[in-house]
Amino acid sequence: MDLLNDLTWRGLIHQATDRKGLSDLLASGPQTIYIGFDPTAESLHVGHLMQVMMLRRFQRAGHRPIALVGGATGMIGDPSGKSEERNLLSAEQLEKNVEGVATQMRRFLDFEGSQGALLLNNLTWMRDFSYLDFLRDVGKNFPVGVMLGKESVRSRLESEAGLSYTEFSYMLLQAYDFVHLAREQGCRIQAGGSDQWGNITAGIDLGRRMLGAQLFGLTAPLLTTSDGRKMGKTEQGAIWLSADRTSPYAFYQYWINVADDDVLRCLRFLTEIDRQEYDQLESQVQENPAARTAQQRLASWMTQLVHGDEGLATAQRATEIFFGGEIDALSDRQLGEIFADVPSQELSREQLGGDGLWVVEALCQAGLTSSNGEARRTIKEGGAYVNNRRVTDGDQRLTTADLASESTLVLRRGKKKYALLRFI
RNA sequence: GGGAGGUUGCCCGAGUGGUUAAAGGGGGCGGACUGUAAAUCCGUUGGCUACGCCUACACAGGUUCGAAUCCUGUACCUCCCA
Repeated sequence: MDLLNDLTWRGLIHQATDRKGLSDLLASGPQTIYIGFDPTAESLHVGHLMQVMMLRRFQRAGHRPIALVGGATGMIGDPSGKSEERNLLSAEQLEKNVEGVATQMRRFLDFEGSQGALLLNNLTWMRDFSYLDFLRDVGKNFPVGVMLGKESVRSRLESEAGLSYTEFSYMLLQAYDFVHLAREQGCRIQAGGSDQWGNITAGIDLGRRMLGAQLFGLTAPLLTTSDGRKMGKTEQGAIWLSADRTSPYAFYQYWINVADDDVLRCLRFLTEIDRQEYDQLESQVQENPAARTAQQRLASWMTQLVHGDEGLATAQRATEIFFGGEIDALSDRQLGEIFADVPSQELSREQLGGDGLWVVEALCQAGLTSSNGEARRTIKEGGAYVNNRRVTDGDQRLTTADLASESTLVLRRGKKKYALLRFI
């Protein structure tokens, strides 16, 4: 299936300028496409995945992707889709973030060969662009009336938050990026999330004025849940792609828990699963939602992409244990891997000697309960577990015989809340 | 500046001298059910190695055998008059 048809089938084209022209351009030979990324943190998160995958899809179709990290634009802050003025990041933080993002990109794009992806930082060409030159060369081409008409500006002007001149100028920078890439890299296509439409079209206009070139833009829909919220976030915060921030297990679990109403869209938007397999999964969701075949496929596809075979294996093993039976005869290493996200406390090994450690106290030490009373109550309610075995006796003492591995005790409250106690 | 009313546990909200650690609801936490879902149902919801003890109804004092409940002062809030 040709690229545009595939994107269309997946529902990934929200808006596009001159669809026919774009189709002809893509058919005429390998093209270069760019998407910008805001370096707001050291790691990318699930919210970025749509764009990363978009670049990847283009690359797999034989085109050359450019991931543009906004070292310069990140210093200004894009007002699109934001209700308030953003805090500016420090230059040092920005630099670290650019580096972190760059490292992660290598996982998704192929940087080798003639069609190898490019990772650029717009700071390299913006840094030495003087304000006066910029106003003369770029600013001159922007009618303020047009700028005021952009959704991102208008909505902020109508709101109480207003927007600063700095943010107002943002679109000029992004527009110039496109022109710069068109000139230097022959890049004629810019993609992005639907909130980027205004910035992208600004770049196309500028390209026509400055270069007399015909540039193209397309936007993807935002990845939202069926009730309209952004995906990739939990109460605990964003789902990151970095294993240090979100463990492979937590990442895997996030996708396993995607609602039935959202799972098909996720499969189309985020994976490269082909039409045939997708159709099978779709009918599975309808016929037997309880089996959650689609969620499992989504979770393993995503986890494998982001964390590799090993990460996927760890996540699946952890899942088995988390929802499985008793924990016994494991090694510290295995436990540490499986319970990577779980908070742990270190205690002196002596506590297990003599009469042993009182369960009630163990629960408190592990941070699962905040008082002895709460711990007793939890036990009475049948919600306390040691190594996944329910505690029935509130006076129970724990000794070395209760250790799940050489030094570790696995405590649990309720269905999923775990904590480790390590005795050293 | 004068007058009236209010302040209860995580939140809302009953309670106006005697089992009141405080009704009821929400939320939280457990459990059952289930698909690691939603809905539903049940239990639980100050602390303490605990058939007992301690601390709690804005804060500080007082009356009383006994107070969240009565009195005095302080703080904050609401309304009315100027």
